[in-house]
Amino acid sequence: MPEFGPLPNSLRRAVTRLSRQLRRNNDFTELSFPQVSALGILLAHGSMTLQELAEREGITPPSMLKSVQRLIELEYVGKAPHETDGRKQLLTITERGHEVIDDIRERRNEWLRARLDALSPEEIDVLEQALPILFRLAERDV
Amino acid sequence: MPEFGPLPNSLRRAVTRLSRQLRRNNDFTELSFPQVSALGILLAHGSMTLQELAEREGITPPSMLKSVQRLIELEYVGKAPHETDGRKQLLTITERGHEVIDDIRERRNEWLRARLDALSPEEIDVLEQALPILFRLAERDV
DNA sequence: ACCTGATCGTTAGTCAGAATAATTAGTCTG
DNA sequence: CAGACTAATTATTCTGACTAACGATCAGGT
Repeated sequence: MPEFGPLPNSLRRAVTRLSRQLRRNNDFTELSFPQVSALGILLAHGSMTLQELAEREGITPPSMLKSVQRLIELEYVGKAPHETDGRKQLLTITERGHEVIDDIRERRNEWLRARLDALSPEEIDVLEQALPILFRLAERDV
Repeated sequence: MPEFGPLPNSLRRAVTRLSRQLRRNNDFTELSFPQVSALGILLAHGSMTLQELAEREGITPPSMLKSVQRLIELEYVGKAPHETDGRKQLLTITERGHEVIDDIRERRNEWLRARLDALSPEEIDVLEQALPILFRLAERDV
């Protein structure tokens, strides 16, 4: 059994703080943090139900619903009944949503990108290596 | 100017999700997430004012105050007037606070540690290299 | 010696983003 | 075809952050 010393605590603190900072610097867009995230998933992975979307983001369906409702209101996302299963609603990113997401992401990332610019290529490399590990740590269940 | 491609978005998503997971798995203690964090800072860095404590955690004084008030109520932290500056109050971790924090951290980290155990030594190494970078990204101002 | 402006802790009020529990509607199975 | 299950939704709550404002204290300049 490996000996991690302070790694769990350090990792926890680093992630907590960075997450706070990212949320704080989210002022550049009309869409909230989780809304952009939801839209991005629909863009990347195509149409899906609310359940699937919530699962991918690692939150509960009611939590996801709030974001989705706003996105539908703005007509960035369309909702249509599932062809064969009347309980399901298929969520699809609209043309308009497609148009705005890149721009929104661009502006939202200004703060983070500025900070990344201050890093050395080696540090960027370390971050890129760390990313898949962080995603694995963040998986639900397992 | 380096070309980061999807790094900002990926980093944002990884950090956001892991942070959510960490908060979710906080059921093992009577203290909330930020309360343990504040106590840990007082343990690691000694007595300080509310201002300093808030600054170290990267949040505003009113936000920090809530945690501190609870910690004082539980007698895990003591408050005493500053010797020369009547406006300031020095916060100090008590014997009792000292006693409980390690145990709390131990239990709270169970979930995270189990996941870290599943990583290879190389992956642990990458994480350890990434930590200081994440902390730097999380700094305020700059 | 005394204003003036800054700082510290604090209170009040607000907001976002998550959760749980319960409701409604549709589907499937035995 | 009745009961169990599943999907979306609603209602409610909680946590953790924020800003604004206030009283007390301090420090510096005239």
